[in-house]
Amino acid sequence: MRLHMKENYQQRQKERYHYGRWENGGCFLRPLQPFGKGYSIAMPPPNVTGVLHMGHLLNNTIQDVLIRYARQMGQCAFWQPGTDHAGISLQVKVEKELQKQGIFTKNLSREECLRHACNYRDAYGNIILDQLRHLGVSCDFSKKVHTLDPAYCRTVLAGFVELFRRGYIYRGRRMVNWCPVSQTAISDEEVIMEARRGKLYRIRYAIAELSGEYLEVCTTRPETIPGDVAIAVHPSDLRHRHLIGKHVCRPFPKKEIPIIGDSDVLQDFGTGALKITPAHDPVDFAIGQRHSLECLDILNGDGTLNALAGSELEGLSREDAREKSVQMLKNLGLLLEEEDYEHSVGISERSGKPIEPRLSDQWFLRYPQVERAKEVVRKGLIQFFPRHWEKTYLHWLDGIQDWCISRQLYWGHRIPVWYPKGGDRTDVSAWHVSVDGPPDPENWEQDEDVLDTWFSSAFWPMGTMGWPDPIAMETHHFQFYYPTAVLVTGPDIIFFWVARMIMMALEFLGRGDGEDLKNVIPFRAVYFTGIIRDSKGRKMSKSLGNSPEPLDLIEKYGADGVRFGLLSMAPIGQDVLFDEGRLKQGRNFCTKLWHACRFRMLQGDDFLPKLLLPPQRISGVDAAILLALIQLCEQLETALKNYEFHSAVQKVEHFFRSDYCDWFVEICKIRMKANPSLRAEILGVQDIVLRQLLQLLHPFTPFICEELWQTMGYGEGFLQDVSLLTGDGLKKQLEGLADFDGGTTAPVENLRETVGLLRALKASIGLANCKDVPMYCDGNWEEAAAEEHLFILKEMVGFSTVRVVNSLQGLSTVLTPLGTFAFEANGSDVDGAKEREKLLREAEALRSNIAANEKKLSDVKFCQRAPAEVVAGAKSLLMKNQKDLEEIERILHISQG
RNA sequence: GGGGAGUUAGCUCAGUUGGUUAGAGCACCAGCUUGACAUGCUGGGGGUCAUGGGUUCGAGUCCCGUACUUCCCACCA
Repeated sequence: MRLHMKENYQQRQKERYHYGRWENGGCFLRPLQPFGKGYSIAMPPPNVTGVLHMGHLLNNTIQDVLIRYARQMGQCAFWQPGTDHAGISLQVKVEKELQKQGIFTKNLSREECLRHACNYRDAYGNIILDQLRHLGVSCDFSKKVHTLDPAYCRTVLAGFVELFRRGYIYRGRRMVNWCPVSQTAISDEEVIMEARRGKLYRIRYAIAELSGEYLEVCTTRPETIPGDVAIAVHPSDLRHRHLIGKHVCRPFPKKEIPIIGDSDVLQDFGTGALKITPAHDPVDFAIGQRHSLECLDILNGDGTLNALAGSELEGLSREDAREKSVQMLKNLGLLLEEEDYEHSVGISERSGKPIEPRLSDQWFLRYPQVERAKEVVRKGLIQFFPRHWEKTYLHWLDGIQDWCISRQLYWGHRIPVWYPKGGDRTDVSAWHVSVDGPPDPENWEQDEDVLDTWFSSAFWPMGTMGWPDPIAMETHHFQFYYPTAVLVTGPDIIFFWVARMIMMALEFLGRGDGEDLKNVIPFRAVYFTGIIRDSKGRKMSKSLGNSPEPLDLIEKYGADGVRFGLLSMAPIGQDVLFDEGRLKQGRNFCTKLWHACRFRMLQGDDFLPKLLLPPQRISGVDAAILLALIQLCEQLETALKNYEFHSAVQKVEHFFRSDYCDWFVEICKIRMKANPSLRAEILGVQDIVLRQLLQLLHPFTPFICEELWQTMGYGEGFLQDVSLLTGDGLKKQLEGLADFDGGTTAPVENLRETVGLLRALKASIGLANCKDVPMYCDGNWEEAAAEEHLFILKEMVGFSTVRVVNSLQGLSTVLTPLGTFAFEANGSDVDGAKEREKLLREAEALRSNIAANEKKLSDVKFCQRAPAEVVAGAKSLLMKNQKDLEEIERILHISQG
C-alpha cells in the first residue's frame, strides 16, 4: 500500500513564480552600496535582430552560474546586460520589412530611414533578453545598455575622436571588401572564403606590334576584361620577357594596353601571364600602383557593370556580364579553352554573395597597443580558458592589418567628422572632429558613413561602466567593478571582439606596466564556450533546420533541466554535440532532487530542520556521507575556479544519486526502522546534506533549489543571499557542532563493497528477489565489522539470517572485504558450478597478477628507482592477492570436496 | 601553404605531476511497482586507449614519425 499519493514537481509553474519573486525582491540588482570585492560580468550583447538560439542558452547559463556563485561567496555581483544595434543586420531586416509595405529606403531621407530602423529596434530589440529570463538569468535589467543609447554613443564617439587625435584613425583610398548587396565596405573578418566551383578561361590577346601573334592569359573573371589596363608577365620568364614593353589589344572596349614585367606574377600558374585590373583585384592593384597604371573601375556599387565596361555589358550583373563576355570572346575567336575550376571566393558574411574588391574612400584603424595586447595574454594577466586559444589570438595579432571601420549605412554611430560645407574634403586640417560636432553646424557637412558595429562593441566593458565620463564612471562604480571578472563568449569572435576590447582598454585606461595593468585589462579571464552542433556535428543553422527552439526546450524540461543538461554536455575546449537526452537527464535530476527532499519532509514535521541539529557523535555511514559532502564541496570549488562546468555538474549528480540517495538514504530507512530512537539524529544528517546540496546546486539549478529551500525551511530569505560554506568551512562547522569522526571511512567502504558483491552474486544465481533466504559463511568473517553492520547488510542485500556452516560446498560463493559468503542457488546454479567457474577465472587472474607483481618486486631496478609508496603499494597488493587466492583455493578445495 | 584541436566502450566524454586490474553518462541486456522517486531501483555485458617507433623499472599519459577527423588563418589570376 502506498501511504501517499503520487505527487510531482510543478516545474515550470514554480520557475515562473520564483523568477517573479527574485525580480521583485531585487535579487539581481547591482548592490547599491558596494562592499568587499566586486565581481562583474558584461554580457555579450545579443543583436537586437537576433533570435534566441542554443548558443545563447549555453553562454548565458554559464554566466549565470558564475554570477550566482559569486553572490553566494559573498561578493558584490553585477551582471551587466545589453543589446547590440547590429549594424548591417538590422538595416537589411528593416529594409526587407519596408519593402513589403512598398517603401524603398533609397527614396527616403537619412532621418526617415533612421526613424524606421529605431521603430524596428524598439519593437524587436528586447525580445531576446526577455526570452533569456525564462532561462533564469540574473542580470541587472535596470542597468541594461544598448549600443545606440546616448551615453554609449558618447563612449564610442569619444573613442573615435581620441584615436583620430592620436593618429590611429585615418581616411584613405584603398582596396576594401565591398558587399554589392548591402552596398557597403566590410572588414576582412566579415569575409568568408568559400570553395566555389567555377571555370578557368584561357583566352588570348592579340599582340599589337606583332600581327598574328597572341599572348595567352588565364582568368576566372572574363567580365573584368574592360577593366584591364595591362598584361603582366614575370620579367625572367623566357617565354614572355621579349614582349615586355609591347602592347596587346584589349578586345572590349577595344584598346591597346601595355605588357609589363612584374615579379609578383607566378610563372607556373596558367600561362604565366596575368591580366591586370587594378580596380577589382588586390594583387592587380598593387601591381598597378608599382607601374603607375590607371585604375579603371567598371562596376557600380550594386555589382552591375557601368558605362566604362562598354555598351554591351553596361547594366548587366556580374554573373550575366560573365556569360556575355564569354560569348563575346567566343565570337571574336579569342576563347581558347574553358575548364572546370574550383577556387575559393570571398563571400560576404551578411549577404552570402561574393564580395567585390573595390577601391574606395574609407576610414581605417591602425590597431593600437598590439604588442601589449599580446603581452597581457602571454603573461597570463588575462587567462584564456581553454588555454590553446591564446595561440590563435597571438597569431592573429602577429599578422594584423588595418581595420576598415567605415560602413556605407545609416544605421550605426555616424562618424564624428565634419567637413567645411562645399570645401575640399581631402584637406585634413580643415576637418572638425569631435563628439559634439561643430558649434556652427550650418557651415559643415558630417561624414555620411557610420562605424562598424564591432568598433562600438570594442568599448563594451568600459563604456557600460560610464567611460570616459568621470561622473558616469563614479555612478557606475567603475573603480569597484572594473575590470570585469570574466568574459564568456564563443571563439568565433576572438578577433571581432575579444582582441579589440583588449586593445581599446590598453589604449585608453592607462599605459602603466605590471600591477597597473591588472586594472586596465577589460576582463581577467575569457572563457570560450564550444559551438553547439547537432548530433551529427553540423553547425546549427536555420537553413538546415537542425536547431531546436530554445523556449520549447525550456517548456519541456524546465529551465533547471535545460541548464543542467547543457552544462553536462559542454566539456571545456571542445564543441558541443547537442543531445536532447541530456536535457531530459537534467530534468530527471531535478525531479529526483525534489523527491529526495519530499522524502525528508514525509518523515514528519516534528523533525523539520529549523536548527539542523546533528547527532552528538557522528560516525559510521553518517560520517562517511558528510565526508563525501565535504569532498564534493572542494571538488566544486576547483571545478568552478577552472571553469569546468561539465565536471562540476557530473560530480554533484554522482554524489547525489549514488552516494546520497542510493546508498545513504536507503540505509537511513533501514536504521530508522531498526532503531526509531535514532530518527532525529539520522534526519539531522540528511538535513545537513540536503541543505548544503541545495546551496551547491543553486548556481546550476536555481529555481528548484529556491523552491526546496523555502519548503524545507532551511533558512530565511532568498537562497542566493545565504553564504556558502567551503568544504573546509563545512568541516570546521561540523567539528564545532558535534564529535565528528572524520577519520577513516574504510569500514563503510568495505560494507558498501560487500553489499555490491552480494547483490551481484544473488542476481547471478537467480535470487535477486528472494529476501527470505539464508546467507552462509564458514566462520571466517570479520565479526566485529559484520555485527555493527549486520542489519544494514541484511536489508541492503536481502537475506534472512547468517548461517554459519562447516563447509560451503555446493554453494555459490563470493569473497568480500567482510569475509567469504555464500548462497544456495536457485535453479540456474544449484550446485554452485557457475560461481565456481567464476572463482576459477578469478583465481586465474589473481595468479597472473601475483606473478606480475612478484616479477616486478624482484626487479632490483624497480625497487631502487620507483618511489617508496609505489613499491609499498605493489607489496600490499601482492599480499592481498595472495590472501584472496588462498581463500579462493580454500573454497574451491572444499567445494570440490 | 601555415597553425590549432582531436582520435580511449555502440555514442558523448573523463582520465591530475608517468605508478596497482583504464572510468562515467547515454544506449544495450536481464530483473524489479520496494512506503521519496519507473522522470525510479538492482545487476550485467562491452575497450589491443588510431597507428609505428623511442625514452623509462613502468606509458592512455612524455618524445618523434604516420594516418584520419575537424577548426582557424592565408590564398595563384
